[in-house]
Amino acid sequence: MIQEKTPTNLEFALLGLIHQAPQSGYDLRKIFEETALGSYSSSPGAIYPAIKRLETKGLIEGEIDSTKSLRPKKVYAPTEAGRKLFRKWLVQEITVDDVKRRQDELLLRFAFYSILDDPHTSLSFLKSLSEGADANLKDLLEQRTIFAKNNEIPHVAAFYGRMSLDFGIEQTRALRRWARKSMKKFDDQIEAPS
Amino acid sequence: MIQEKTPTNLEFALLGLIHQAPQSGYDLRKIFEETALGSYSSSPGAIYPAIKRLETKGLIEGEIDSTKSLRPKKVYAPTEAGRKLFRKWLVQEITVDDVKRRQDELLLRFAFYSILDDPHTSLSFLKSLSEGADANLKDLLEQRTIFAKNNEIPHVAAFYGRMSLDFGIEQTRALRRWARKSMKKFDDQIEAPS
DNA sequence: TCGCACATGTAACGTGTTACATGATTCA
DNA sequence: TGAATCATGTAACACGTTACATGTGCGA
Repeated sequence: MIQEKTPTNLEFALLGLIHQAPQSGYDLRKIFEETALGSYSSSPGAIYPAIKRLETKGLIEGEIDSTKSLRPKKVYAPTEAGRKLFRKWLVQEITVDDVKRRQDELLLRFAFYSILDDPHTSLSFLKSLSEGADANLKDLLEQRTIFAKNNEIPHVAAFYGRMSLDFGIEQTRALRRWARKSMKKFDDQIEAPS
Repeated sequence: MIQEKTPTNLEFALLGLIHQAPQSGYDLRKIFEETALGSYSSSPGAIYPAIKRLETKGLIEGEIDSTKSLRPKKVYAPTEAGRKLFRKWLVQEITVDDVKRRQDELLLRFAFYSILDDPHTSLSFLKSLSEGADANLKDLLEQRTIFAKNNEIPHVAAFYGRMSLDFGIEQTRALRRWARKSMKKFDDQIEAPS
């Protein structure tokens, strides 16, 4: 079995949207333009080639829809392989490094957890996230004290350097706070299922 | 006068480090490996070409240093043009869009504000940042209510979508909080100068 | 003398960005 | 009938990633 390169974030975002509901390239572009997903690029120059790649890899299939009007448009739906890969991506384990360097990917994943629709899986995802945040926080705080002790750095530079680190610390705290708050929502859901 | 393409974040990061103190390519790589700057890539494959680009653009100059040992190494220092461009980049105005989409660049800039070493400039930078954060926060909260009212979205998807938005909201709040907290440090400094 | 850290790169590759191209349909 | 929007792209280009290449000096 040939191990294909894992798709990019943009490709996964597209695959996820198509997984939620079959869409045309134009529909997808619209979503990227109008919503927060736009952070994963936009512009046809990125999206159309990405769609084509997904099709070439056999993860999605396009079908001409001519029911609505005279102008046909190509509507994409995930293949079985596409669904499988996407779910695998969703539930794949979270490393501390993911939390440090690939937060955007993690959040993208979580945004599609509606597909799994399982509070337990969501909970364990959030738990890993908050643990990862903890680890990074510890690391950042350590770096901060090292910074404070390092006499090689001119004190002005150290002053600004510390402040920049503080930003990272605030961001990480925000991540942890969000994860914990979200966990509570699922706790409630599990205790009192609909 | 030919308008050159503005350097990338990586190039500015390198230029800034060289501005703080002349360094060799290897020294720079080390810094990227060991510190939080690593988020702007690392790997020689990115750094060495970027250094070369800066040199070609006339922003830095390399000089062979053979004083220390038999093995010579090339130490880079900024040219006058390089210093000028870097300072211009530092103090350039902040748009709301910068705060939304280019936070990393803004933070990179701020990390080098030690070069300016002027509390007033730092203060106005932070003020713009916190105002930008305010604007984005307003936008995000609006999106959240739209999300809540939109009946086209299945309620499970809406549930997760809202949570993802909440993360953005938390991050933006963290940014604002950090900016305000930092502003106070400069206020103190201005009131009681060293 | 073996291996590691120092020191500086290059080559292939993929992907995103910017900008342009094209034609159909709808609405004023 | 002209403009805007629907709808789908392509081409050139720059940049970063991964992986490889090459040689020196130093300590065990």
